[in-house]
Amino acid sequence: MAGAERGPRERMVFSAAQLIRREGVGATGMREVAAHARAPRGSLQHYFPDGKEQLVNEAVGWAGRYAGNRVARFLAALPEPTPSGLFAEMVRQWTDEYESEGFDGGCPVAAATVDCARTADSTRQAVEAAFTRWTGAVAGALADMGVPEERSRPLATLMISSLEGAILIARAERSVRALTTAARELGPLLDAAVTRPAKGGGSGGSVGS
Amino acid sequence: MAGAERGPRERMVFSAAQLIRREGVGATGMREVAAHARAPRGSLQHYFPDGKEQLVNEAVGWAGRYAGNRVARFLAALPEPTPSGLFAEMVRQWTDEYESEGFDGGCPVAAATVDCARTADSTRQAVEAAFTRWTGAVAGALADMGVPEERSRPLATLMISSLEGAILIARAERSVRALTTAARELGPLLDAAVTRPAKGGGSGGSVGS
DNA sequence: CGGCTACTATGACAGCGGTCATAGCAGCGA
DNA sequence: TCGCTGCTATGACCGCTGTCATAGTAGCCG
Repeated sequence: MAGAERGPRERMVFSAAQLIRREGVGATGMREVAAHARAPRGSLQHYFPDGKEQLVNEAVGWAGRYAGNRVARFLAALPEPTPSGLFAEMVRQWTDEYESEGFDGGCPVAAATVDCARTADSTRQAVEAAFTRWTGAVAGALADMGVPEERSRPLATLMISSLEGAILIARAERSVRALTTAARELGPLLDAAVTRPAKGGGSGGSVGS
Repeated sequence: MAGAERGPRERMVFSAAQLIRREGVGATGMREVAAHARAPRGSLQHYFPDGKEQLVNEAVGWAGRYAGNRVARFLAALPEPTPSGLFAEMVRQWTDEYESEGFDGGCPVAAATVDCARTADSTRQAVEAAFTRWTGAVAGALADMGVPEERSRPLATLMISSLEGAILIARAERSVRALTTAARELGPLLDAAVTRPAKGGGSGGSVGS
């Protein structure tokens, strides 16, 4: 999740995602975003002429792409890919963060949903697109592992649902219990959905950026 | 979820929960809560001398009790209680609402988590208590159905995680797909955890208010 | 140099939010 | 009637936020 040193615009989008996932959309100010990104305040209205809504939407889009791309990396890290192994990696990203950096952060997509789904329809659409992209990546991975097509999308949705909910509970309890529980209880169900042998070799798949 | 006509204090707590679940905590104003509850604005500082934080905490507590008590009603509504049947009822509460009233509302506990978990620790504790109460009610119900003790709490956590996450996705997609998917995919896993015959008769159990 | 474009720098503004201060009122016991 | 208590009624304050207006700078082309 390193933000690297891209242009100021990209840094602001990245910083917006970071702040939103900690404080929520409403409590994240534009001046705060600029300061966090070490970007000049004047650049806000230059790069995001449509204001906060545009910035939030781009932050959500960034998070969706990030989550989707991350799936391919998880697959590459697994010796032999299995659905439960993928889900365990998805969960582990969060347990690692919580154990090393505390329970301050959540999912920016979830935050945008809670704060804007009713009010700002463009943001709701951005959230929908983010979930779609993420789900598509996971479903593609499942299909590559031999999960039948008609089950891969539902199971991907279930994985993401459980993960998002477990993140909420983990933050509330300041404990990774809900996350590890989800991984442990859901794993067998996911592996049981594999009917054909996995296609292809080690890496790659239908997931790309 | 009928609010009945209790005292003004209770109405304000109820209205706070309603507004929070729609707009989020940050976007919900105190004047707005009073107006929604048709309660005098002056009563705010009288009943909630600790300000917004107290009101939010009580709204979260109310939601936790509501969700917990609801479990017993779901059980009573089932001809013969099964874990999958209980989960289906929990999901159905949301699909019913979304199909009849639109996708404006979410879970107030989730909203409080996203908006306050990092900033207001008392609210975080209220959220934790709400999840604990809800989980306890579901776990108790599972145990009564014959799920072994060491599995009932993890499975209850998984059910609530999946439900919360599916609620987020449903709002984003303006579709109940994620909710029905969770119920369908998780049902068999839950029923498979039953090892002993259910104890007791039709209603009742270890869940109370 | 002029002129143009990309970006930055401030200051102001209008609105809203939670909170406080103060005062009013109704009821009731003595 | 007095005084006390529970509740209501307003108005003001201060801080913050998103946004706009305006002006400035840097670089590049001709």
